[in-house]
Amino acid sequence: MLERENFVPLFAADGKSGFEKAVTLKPQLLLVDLRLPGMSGTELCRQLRADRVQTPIIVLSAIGEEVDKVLLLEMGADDYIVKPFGARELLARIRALLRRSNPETKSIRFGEVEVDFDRRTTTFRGAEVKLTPAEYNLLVFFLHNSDRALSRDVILNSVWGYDSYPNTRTVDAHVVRLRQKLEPDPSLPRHFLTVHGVGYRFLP
Amino acid sequence: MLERENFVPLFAADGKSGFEKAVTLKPQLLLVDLRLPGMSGTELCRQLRADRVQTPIIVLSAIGEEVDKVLLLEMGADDYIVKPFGARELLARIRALLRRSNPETKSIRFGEVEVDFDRRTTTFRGAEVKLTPAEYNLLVFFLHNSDRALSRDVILNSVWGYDSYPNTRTVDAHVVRLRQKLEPDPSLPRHFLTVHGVGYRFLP
DNA sequence: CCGAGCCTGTAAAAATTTTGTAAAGTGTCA
DNA sequence: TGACACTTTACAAAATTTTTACAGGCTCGG
Repeated sequence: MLERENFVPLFAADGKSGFEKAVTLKPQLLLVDLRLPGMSGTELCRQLRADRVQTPIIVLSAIGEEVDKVLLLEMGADDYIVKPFGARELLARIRALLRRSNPETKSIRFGEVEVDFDRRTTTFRGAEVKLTPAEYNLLVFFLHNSDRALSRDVILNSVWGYDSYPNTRTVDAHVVRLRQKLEPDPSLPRHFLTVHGVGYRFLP
Repeated sequence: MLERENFVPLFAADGKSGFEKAVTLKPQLLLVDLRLPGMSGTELCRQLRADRVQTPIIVLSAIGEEVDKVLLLEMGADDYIVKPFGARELLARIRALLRRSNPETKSIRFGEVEVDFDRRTTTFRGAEVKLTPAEYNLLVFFLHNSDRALSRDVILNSVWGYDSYPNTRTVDAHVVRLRQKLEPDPSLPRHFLTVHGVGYRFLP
């Protein structure tokens, strides 16, 4: 279910391996069952926080389990949800917590461009530029992956997803349009750089 | 498909021979079908881990098969993917897992050179040097095989791959260019050394 | 120490690959 | 059906790779 929503879930079967994965793989958010083999969920939270792991945590508890909410939050959990719960509710809480803990920038600017995530608009030299959905998604992906060489395949997988199979030149076509719309001089790109033989690199 | 992407796939027809190949040939990564003749995929994972084989494992399961993800991961799998899946998705997961399990250094320096793998850039005396894909690949190969005499054939096979057949002088041409771009004095190489009658040796 | 014969350095030409980009083709939605 | 977005195609331009050619260098037997 999480995968369908474009999260990348990782699993751990017990508290100990959960602790290790949380530390080494640095996920954006943890879902912790209260009743775990080996180590209780509260104990896991406590140890993570003692280890300066700031990752937001949602605790899952079964109905009937005696839950001391105050203790839970004291131990470092950020939210909790009681089983059985629906997918929609879990998703909503995950999104809410991610939003709370990554106070997303409302907007980003680079060069003469300003991108407003809330309004989903883009301006260049003060004037609004109309971006199509694909162009906007690509731009957002670049913004989140600045200054890294990104292969066309990686871009396709991240922006288009696995269930669409455009050829890699599609990426080029969209980059061209981003350049035409957002570069001071599209023939001399300063932000959307090509990495010959690989793909592109975005420089804010 | 994997060959096209420059992997070197090996096959095993059942769990037993898979186990043996995993142990003796030490591949970088295993793709294990859940339903195998003779031994289930979970059992194979478990035995490998019990044998201290650390190789990362991706489990392939058919849709509809009852898959206990937690059990799977407990048995030692690192990721799983449900059939049918696309080539791109499998590749992405393979690459992600390889990346996770070989935590690559972000950058390396030697002499007055710094190579940034993330940005895929190279600087010499602080200034960015433009390397072509072949030059960059060759440099990376040298970095991973420092201080060893490397024959032109070995270099060709490793950097160019088996499906391209340039003559061995091609290597020389590229070494010349690396020297011109990255040596303090290209006519007196301190890093890209010639091993007469054999090939080259890279000294950081 | 000499020189033949093979090896390497290197610039430049030739061949090939990759990219930029407009335009044509395809699909979608109201 | 029309408008719009997305994808593919095609081809010129740019960039890179490979080959070539020749000048030196290295090695080793005499």
